[in-house]
Amino acid sequence: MLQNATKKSIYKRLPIYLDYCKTILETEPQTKYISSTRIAEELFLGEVQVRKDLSKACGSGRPKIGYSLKYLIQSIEEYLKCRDIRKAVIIGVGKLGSAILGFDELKKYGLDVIAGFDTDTENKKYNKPVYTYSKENIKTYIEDNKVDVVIMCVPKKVAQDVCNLIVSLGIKIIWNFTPTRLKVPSDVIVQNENLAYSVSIMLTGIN
Amino acid sequence: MLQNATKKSIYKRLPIYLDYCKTILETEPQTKYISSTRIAEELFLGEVQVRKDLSKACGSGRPKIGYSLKYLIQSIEEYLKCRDIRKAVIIGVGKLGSAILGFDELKKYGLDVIAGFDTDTENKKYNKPVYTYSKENIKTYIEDNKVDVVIMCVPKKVAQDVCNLIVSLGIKIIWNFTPTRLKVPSDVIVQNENLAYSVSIMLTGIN
DNA sequence: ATTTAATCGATACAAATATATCGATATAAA
DNA sequence: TTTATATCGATATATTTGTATCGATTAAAT
Repeated sequence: MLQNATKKSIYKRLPIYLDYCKTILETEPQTKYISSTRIAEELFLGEVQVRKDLSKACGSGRPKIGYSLKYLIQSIEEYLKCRDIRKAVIIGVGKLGSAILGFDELKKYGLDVIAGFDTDTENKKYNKPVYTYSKENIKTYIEDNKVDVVIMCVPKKVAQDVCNLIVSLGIKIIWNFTPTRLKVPSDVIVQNENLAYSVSIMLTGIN
Repeated sequence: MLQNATKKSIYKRLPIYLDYCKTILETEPQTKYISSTRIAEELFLGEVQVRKDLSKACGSGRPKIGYSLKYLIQSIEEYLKCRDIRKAVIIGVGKLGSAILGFDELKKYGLDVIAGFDTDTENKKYNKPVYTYSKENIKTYIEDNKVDVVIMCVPKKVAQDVCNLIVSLGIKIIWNFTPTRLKVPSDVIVQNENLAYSVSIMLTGIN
């Protein structure tokens, strides 16, 4: 009975619906209602699946009419917890880390990346601050700024050590971009990101 | 009967096994064999699941012994097609695009990102070339360099147009970082990357 | 007022994925 | 040689995920 990271796949699709609905709201201001049928068609999904997802996230739609666009957007955002924005810092501001540091889209989905930490802070000019990596610096910063989430973009070798450090500082949510399975206490959430996995899927031709 | 991107989830785990095995090979040169039990324990997975995955990718192991480490690595690499390296270009060299452009890890998994295209090539200094975005430039480049894969990091608004362009040039594999469902002919593979999805999973606390 | 059509939700079914169980096999220990 | 143990593969079961079907509801058309 080992826990396996079986992710509810509804979370894969809700952000897509959300984005789509927002686009409609912008481009067709006259549209008040939208049907699962239409969403399904335009996003190449099954209509039953869309309906099921929406009913979970947002509740009832109206037959012959569909779902209220504005209410739908609001509901999905609440379901995804996009609205209570959490603050995050990145540890390891290399190429990937710096990209994420500048990727403001994340705020739309509830994550505000406010700073980075690295052993090397030279030559790093961003619109967001990058501080020297040290236990004290991180501790002070996350306390002062109420940081919930740490994004790890450090080299594999030091991943577990850095992880231990931030866990000891009370962090409960980790977005892990290192190709490492981190060992954490059971109350800590680790979201593993794995670009290699995507590459594999793609190149083996299975979609 | 709409097609849905049901990804074989074995491809999520094989890159993890691969990375783990390589680490063992480096750090414990004396280890010749490795068991599914051990892999499962260290990666927090079910032992049956690991065994099943390995038997698909690599064939038989030996009872009481496990799998030959070297042969396992080789087999997984072949299964994942890491060995026949494909060339890719990035279209849209913004923050995310430039990060990927510099992320050499991908080559380990069979993807060699060799250049980028953008409307703005100023202020872009990388170890890899960035060319001006134009149909002619792209066409010539992908023909001359036998490029198989296009990585799309353009703004949402132009995503479908850029997609149409590259499809018209014969590209069959697209790694899509835009938050858009692209409409493509059925013989084109689109791998959608969705950081928002990860954020959602994380922030809703479901792992 | 009645009919038609679009959409809904619920239920049933199918497929994919994960887990548990168990006998077989190979090595090491007694 | 015999026994104990770790590991394997195969089969069966459970869970999750996706799809098809159908009657119910609502609005618009007649």
